[in-house]
Amino acid sequence: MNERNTFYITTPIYYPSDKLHIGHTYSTVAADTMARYKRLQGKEVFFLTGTDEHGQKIEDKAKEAGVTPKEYVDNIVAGIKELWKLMNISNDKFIRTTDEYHEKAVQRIFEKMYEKGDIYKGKYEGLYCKPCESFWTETQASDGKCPDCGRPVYKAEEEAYFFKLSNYSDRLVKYYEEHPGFIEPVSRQNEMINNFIKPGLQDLCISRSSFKWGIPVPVNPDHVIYVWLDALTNYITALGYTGEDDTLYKKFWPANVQLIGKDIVRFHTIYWPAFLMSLDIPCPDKVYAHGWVLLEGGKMSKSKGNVVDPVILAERYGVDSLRYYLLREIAFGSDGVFSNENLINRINSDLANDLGNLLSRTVSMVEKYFGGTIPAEREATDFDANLIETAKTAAQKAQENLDALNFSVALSEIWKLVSATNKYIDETTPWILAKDESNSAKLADVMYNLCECLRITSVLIAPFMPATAPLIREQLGIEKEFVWSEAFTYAQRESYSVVKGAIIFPRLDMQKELEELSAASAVKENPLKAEIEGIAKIGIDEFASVDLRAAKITDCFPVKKAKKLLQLTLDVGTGEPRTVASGIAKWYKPEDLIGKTVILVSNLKPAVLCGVESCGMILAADAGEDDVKVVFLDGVPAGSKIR
RNA sequence: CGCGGAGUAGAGCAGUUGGUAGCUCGUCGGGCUCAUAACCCGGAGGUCGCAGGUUCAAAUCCUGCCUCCGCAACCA
Repeated sequence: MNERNTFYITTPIYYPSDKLHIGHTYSTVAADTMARYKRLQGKEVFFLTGTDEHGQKIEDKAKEAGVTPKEYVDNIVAGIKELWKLMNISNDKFIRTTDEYHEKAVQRIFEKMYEKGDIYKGKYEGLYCKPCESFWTETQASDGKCPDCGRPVYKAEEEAYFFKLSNYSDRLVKYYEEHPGFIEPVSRQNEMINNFIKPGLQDLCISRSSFKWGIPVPVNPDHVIYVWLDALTNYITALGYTGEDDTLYKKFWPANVQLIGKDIVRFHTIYWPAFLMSLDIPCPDKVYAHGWVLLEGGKMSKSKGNVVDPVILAERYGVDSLRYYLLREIAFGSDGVFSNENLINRINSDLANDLGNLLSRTVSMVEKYFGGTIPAEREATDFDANLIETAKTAAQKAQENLDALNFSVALSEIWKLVSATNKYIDETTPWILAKDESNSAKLADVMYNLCECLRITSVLIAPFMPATAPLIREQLGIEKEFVWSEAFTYAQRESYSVVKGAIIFPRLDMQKELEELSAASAVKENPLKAEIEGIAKIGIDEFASVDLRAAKITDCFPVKKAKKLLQLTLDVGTGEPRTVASGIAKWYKPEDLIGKTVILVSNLKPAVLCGVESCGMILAADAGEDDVKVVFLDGVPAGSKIR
């Protein structure tokens, strides 16, 4: 696509409302690996990451914390920068959307679009809930009630600026067709066309006047620019687009690869190219949507104790182990499951047993048999050709797969070389050669090939494991600087003088690690669980404010369009039937429930669930990993107070 | 008929121009001793979710169905 000698890669800019987790780490590590790979190839690389810092959520969080929004984000951003430092991320720039140059550039971009006629002032129509001061769309409040508080909403409108996204439908489709590979994986492209473009694109609301924490609209300071126009344009403002010095922009735009998570595909493949078209500047070569890092047992949840903190893992096992694991275990583009057990397994088998042990046994043998330096006189063995061929193939395949962003495949190709090298030792049995002086030349050849393969491996893994590669080279006694093409040259070095060093990947005790990890995460991430024994004490009057009543189920049926909800009609002794929705459809059939008596929290504020107004809640126990048991009361008259 | 993804060996996954079903881990047996109780070899283990269809030939293409998982303001 582009034959330039430059390479521009971006990660999403992260929203600093909370600490980052393993998923963010995954995106950034992938981008970093790519950036390092291209640098090794001699490209001039610009690697950008950053934070998206405006919006109502930040404004609210800051208010809660009693600080200004800027103070709030400054604090979190400092933590993010530390995390990237820990993870050995080699970004060339870190953009914050609160940076002054970005804010000014966004205003100039707004003006350009405005002058061009792509932005107009319109009415933002929605359903408004006055107490909550929130707008909702028709679908959000389809029952005419506020999803937050359940009170009625009414039609209201607010002045706002819109981007004429609808003008770009045809151009977008045409662009996709003419640029295969723009959206990857391709399934995402079909998704976008079918779900969003075909039904017709709505103009995009790009301003708000309901909060202040944002970049002011230049033609109307009562408004701030809303989300996507602010956030997406970071990829060009970071390069100085519309700024005083735009040499970086001229040099690096359009981006070669923009990595994103699958949740923001729509914004990066529809809004973003449309914005760029409006500005008459080129679109990126590729937007690549990777999958999500899912956690064992489903979603990340504090009460499950499965929150994954990259800092704990990196500090405990080393950054390179974690980087390796993330990129090896999960096929890029698909979702993958993270588990501590898999992580430790990978570290033990791939890193400690295969690679680490290979280095260790090789260096030991060279020292033992030759005092550390391999003699120049060498005689080939029957097994050499095969090994050398494997080394060449590994380099070739690693390169192809890195170019295609298939990180896990690239690594497995590299590991074929590691395995073949281990096998080569068994085939050539150096310990037998060492017994006979006359085999010295053969033994030297074997040692030399082992070192060569380790040297090549060090080059191939360098983008993934930037700290480990130099450690390997140190023990091989060779220079730590190198370029990618050296993975393709074999036997150009006179000899090796090895230097034994520390074990690069110590083996881990699975049982012990799992225990200590769960303890660490319980303390650090899961105060809830730690508290459970002495859960916050309440007074009797606080308990008295909960009104529990016996209630007889007189009718029960599934809620339409809901998978988990049953709608219950209850007799609470007042003569007035009570409706309650309960998320127990998975465990109970309506006929199991009708006629039973249950405990109702009768004074719970009503809420609307899937279109049903639920007035109260029935008590049920979490009876295991995935089991719920409703608490039944038999022989208690409906309406009885429970205390 | 909401949208999307997935169902292949005990676990996790590869596997589309259709052509004898593969990898990693685990397991069982053997080998080796240079090495981090590591390494190498071999075995066992799958009717490729189900049912039809197309074809000389289907994990792969078509139709229908089942199940699971995300998301969609559904655990009150």
